[in-house]
Amino acid sequence: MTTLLQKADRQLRSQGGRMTSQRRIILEALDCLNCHPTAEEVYDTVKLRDQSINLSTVYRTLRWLEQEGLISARRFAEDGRQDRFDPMLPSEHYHFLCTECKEVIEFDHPAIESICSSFEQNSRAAVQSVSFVLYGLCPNCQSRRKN
Amino acid sequence: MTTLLQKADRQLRSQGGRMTSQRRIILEALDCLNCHPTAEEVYDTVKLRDQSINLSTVYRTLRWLEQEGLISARRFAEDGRQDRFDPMLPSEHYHFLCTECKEVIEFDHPAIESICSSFEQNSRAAVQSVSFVLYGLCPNCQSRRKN
DNA sequence: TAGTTATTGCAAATCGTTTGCAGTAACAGG
DNA sequence: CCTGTTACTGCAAACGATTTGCAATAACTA
Repeated sequence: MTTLLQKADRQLRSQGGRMTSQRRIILEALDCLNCHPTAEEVYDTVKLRDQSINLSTVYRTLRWLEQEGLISARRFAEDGRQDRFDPMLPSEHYHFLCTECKEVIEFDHPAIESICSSFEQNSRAAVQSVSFVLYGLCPNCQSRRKN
Repeated sequence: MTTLLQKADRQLRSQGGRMTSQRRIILEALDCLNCHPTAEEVYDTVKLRDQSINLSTVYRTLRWLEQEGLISARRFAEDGRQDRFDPMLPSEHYHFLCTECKEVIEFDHPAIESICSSFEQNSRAAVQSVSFVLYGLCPNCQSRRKN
């Protein structure tokens, strides 16, 4: 499996970009943070390795990765105003967000496709992308609540 | 069919609130703006009737209506960072947003329910709410593009 | 009609994110 | 290796939507 670091490196090479120490640290952080971190969370992780790294560098790197199609940014309604960054998986997937601990669970379901096409037929609109997000309590937070 | 103005009035009466001229204007605006306006759009409409009304009053009224469960606020990913306000319909519904003209089309589909319950069973998470948003081009913008 | 207090307008604060700029450091070519 | 070009950085200030504190105002109640 190719890491983000590797993909980004390839991308940079092909367009005269530079692999800086900051970018490397950020990419490595993204590769091991296998969840859906906010920019702030990436920043905190990255700072453990390089105190002097700046939040705006984190943002610039994340936005660059987004433009290159290597990650995607999404904002979950029940999660304040911040974006979360999601490594672009090869296959379409949807999200569940735990409203308590903010854990994200990914899932897929064959019916989603067909809902889109039936909507297209009824409305004559052309669907370009889909956001399907479930909110609720993850198993952990459920049992934590029962106590 | 009960208007927002009527519902809000009832709500106010039952909790010692006051029906101010500003609130009346805002509520009437919401009742005839039958789309999914942003706060700014409500503000612009409202200003035609009362120059001196303030944006923060619009926000306060919208948030109050939201708390009372009379409207709901949602933020669509492909529509910047602003909220859109949606009169609470009696039945669950989902949204299509035209990425060009920002028109919102509402729809429903029986399969959505069952996707949720099948996710609940597989993950053991408890789903509390669902956001299903399609993005694309509405029929109008499609034909406009073809020219 | 007057008193109380919920609500307003205003201006300033907030929060996540973006941007301008001058300095720094990758990398290509010698 | 060394050096020049310029992509990238850190910083601080700007941003845009939304929220807030506060003193003034105006609904409603008695």
